[in-house]
Amino acid sequence: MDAATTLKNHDLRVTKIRLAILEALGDGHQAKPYGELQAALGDFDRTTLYRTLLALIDKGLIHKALEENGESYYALCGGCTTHAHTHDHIHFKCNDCGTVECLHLSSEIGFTLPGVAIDSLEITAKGTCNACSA
Amino acid sequence: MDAATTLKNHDLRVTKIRLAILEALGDGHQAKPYGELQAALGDFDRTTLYRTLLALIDKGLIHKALEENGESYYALCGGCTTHAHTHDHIHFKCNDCGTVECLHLSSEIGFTLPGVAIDSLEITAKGTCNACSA
DNA sequence: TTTATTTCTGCAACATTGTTGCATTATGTT
DNA sequence: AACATAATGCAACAATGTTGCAGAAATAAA
Repeated sequence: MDAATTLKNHDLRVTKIRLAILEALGDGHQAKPYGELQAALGDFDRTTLYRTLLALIDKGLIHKALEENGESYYALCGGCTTHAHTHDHIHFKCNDCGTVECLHLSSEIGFTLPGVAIDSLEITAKGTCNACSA
Repeated sequence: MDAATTLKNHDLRVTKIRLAILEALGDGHQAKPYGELQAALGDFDRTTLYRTLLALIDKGLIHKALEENGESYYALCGGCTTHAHTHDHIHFKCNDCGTVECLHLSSEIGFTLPGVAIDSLEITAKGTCNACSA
């Protein structure tokens, strides 16, 4: 399915910046920091980028992978629905190359905490990725 | 052990703002957002607060609990050492009252990811806390 | 295809947090 | 008390978040 169709399916008009963002986020299993997105989309207004990211998140097309040192990372949503952003994947950041990947978990992580009801979990792992450890 | 002694034990001079921060963070299992800290420590310069937080993190006295919407949350470190900040606890945020707590895990969470070496894990759970669900 | 409606975009403006350099002041030591 | 070291406050700037509003673009309707 092409990007334009994806946008329409999520009640979003097809505009230049939206197509550009979806393209910039690539194949989706890798998260890009905000600064990189802004640099790649330098032709567009910063405010528009900000609001477009909000819109894409709201409609479930992308998600904020992690926030670190005041910078947000964004990635395409695989099978996220509009309202359920509890992801069945975790975010992995390589300490060497800085790449942030969205990895899927083979098995569910389940645990309980005393006295609280857990709605969602966010897990970020850090270490060394395949390429950097070689 | 009082705060002054704690500071000395971590190679930190005993100053007003450091004592104030440790006091503001309370008993330690609850994380405070940066904005709240700044408000509570309004008498001190913003830069000093910023640098002091860095110093306390560096020496292992506090840690950044989580970052959300561009705001950082800080909490006292229980048994963290200076260099090992891989915590044996997770951060829980109540969607109702907004409280962020550092909860200890009874059992270790262990899992592997294909092709990567995991150094540290950060887990944030969200839901409803004991008080709010009553 | 032209018009009308809705929404998106870009600009301006401001708030918040992060960050560095430097002179002054406070702390711990001798 | 004097000294060396480290911490503080101030100024200044960068980056990101955020809102309002007018003009432009995208869809729907005629």
